[in-house]
Amino acid sequence: MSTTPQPPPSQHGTPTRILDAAERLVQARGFNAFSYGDVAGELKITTAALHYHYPRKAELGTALVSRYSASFASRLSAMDDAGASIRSKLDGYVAIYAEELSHGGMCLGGMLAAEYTTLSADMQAAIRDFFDRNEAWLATVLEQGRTEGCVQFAGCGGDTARMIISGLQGAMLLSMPYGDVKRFTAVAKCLLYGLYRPARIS
Amino acid sequence: MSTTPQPPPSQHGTPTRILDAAERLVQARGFNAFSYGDVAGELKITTAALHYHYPRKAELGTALVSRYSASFASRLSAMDDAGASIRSKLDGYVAIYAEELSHGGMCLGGMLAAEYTTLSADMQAAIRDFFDRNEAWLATVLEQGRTEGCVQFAGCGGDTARMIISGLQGAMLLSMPYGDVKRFTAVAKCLLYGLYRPARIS
DNA sequence: GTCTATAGGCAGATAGAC
DNA sequence: GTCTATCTGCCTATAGAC
Repeated sequence: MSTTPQPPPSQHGTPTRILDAAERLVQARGFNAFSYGDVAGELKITTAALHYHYPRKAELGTALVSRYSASFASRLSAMDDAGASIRSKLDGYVAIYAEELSHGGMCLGGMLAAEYTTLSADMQAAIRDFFDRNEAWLATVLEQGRTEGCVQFAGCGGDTARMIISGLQGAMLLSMPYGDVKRFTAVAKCLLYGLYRPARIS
Repeated sequence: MSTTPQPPPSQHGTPTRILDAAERLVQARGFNAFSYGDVAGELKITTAALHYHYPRKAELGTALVSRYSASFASRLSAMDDAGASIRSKLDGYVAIYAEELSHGGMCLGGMLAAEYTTLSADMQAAIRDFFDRNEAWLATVLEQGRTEGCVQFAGCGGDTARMIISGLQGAMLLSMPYGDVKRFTAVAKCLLYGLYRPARIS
């Protein structure tokens, strides 16, 4: 809403700064390999202050996934609202992930998916919700693209959406050992190429 | 070699039992979410006994990846030696991963790729080696298949191999939150379908 | 090879002063 | 809201008896 006050651009509250630091740490190391001490050290506050804002680590984790999921969804909605073409939506979807990689970590959802069995029920539910939303958005885009004739694929849009998401998540996963964003972009291009055949690639 | 004594089928030494338990735990939870205590508890021995065989956790981890990588390579070599067809090799490659999933975890290499930045240099090197070998084998199979005319793809075999491996690793990753092997097999079929077009799917 | 016992550290978390 | 201080527990790892 236009009446919602925006946070000052050059300053954020402590909860936001906590989530920012924790998000980076989790995307780079995983939820089980970061501690309140790590975040507190970065923010130059004590762990006791952290517990004031997020009493339990699982609550911090749930807030982390919720914010990430909402941010992701808003970027997808923005493409819809802007009336972007099918192909630019697909490119934009890939670009969101590429941006995460360039920040030194993989997708928060993918990282937490690996650690899924060790997480709280609330975090698990939030992670599934994240992927469900992604899949639904991408499936709709693919189905629209097929109707328009600009993309082709076999089966339903949902199956192809899962394949694309799997491929992108796996490409981010494999980028970690090699520290190379090009590995990701090459795989992404290869995945989308299959949708565009036999049309010419831009 | 035929002169190498095989381990008794119904009994294994302690080091093997340790690796078996640790492997399952890591594939299900991740390296940073399992402890010597977990393994010791399963094997009904003490953590001190564990340290006798693997003094440091990083050494256990390196042994884990080395054994897994060798086992994986031998399964790939077996398909080569058996003179399997290109398509049965591809199906066999997918089947190896599907078997891991049915045991309740994802690929050890994929799990450790997510935790890569937190692991020892030895483990990191072993993980890269695992993926390098996988990629090389799959690239060769794909190139042979294209020469034979039974598969088609754009670019070099290495790029397509990376896409296939990324897709399969990502599909295993996403199977964790949903506990559903079918999600994996559906994505695998979708990935291979792209190679087989426009030929008929079996 | 496996045990008991224990060291030393770090984790998540809480109480209470300011 | 943030601090100091502290609790409790688990972790990796080691020493030494058997």
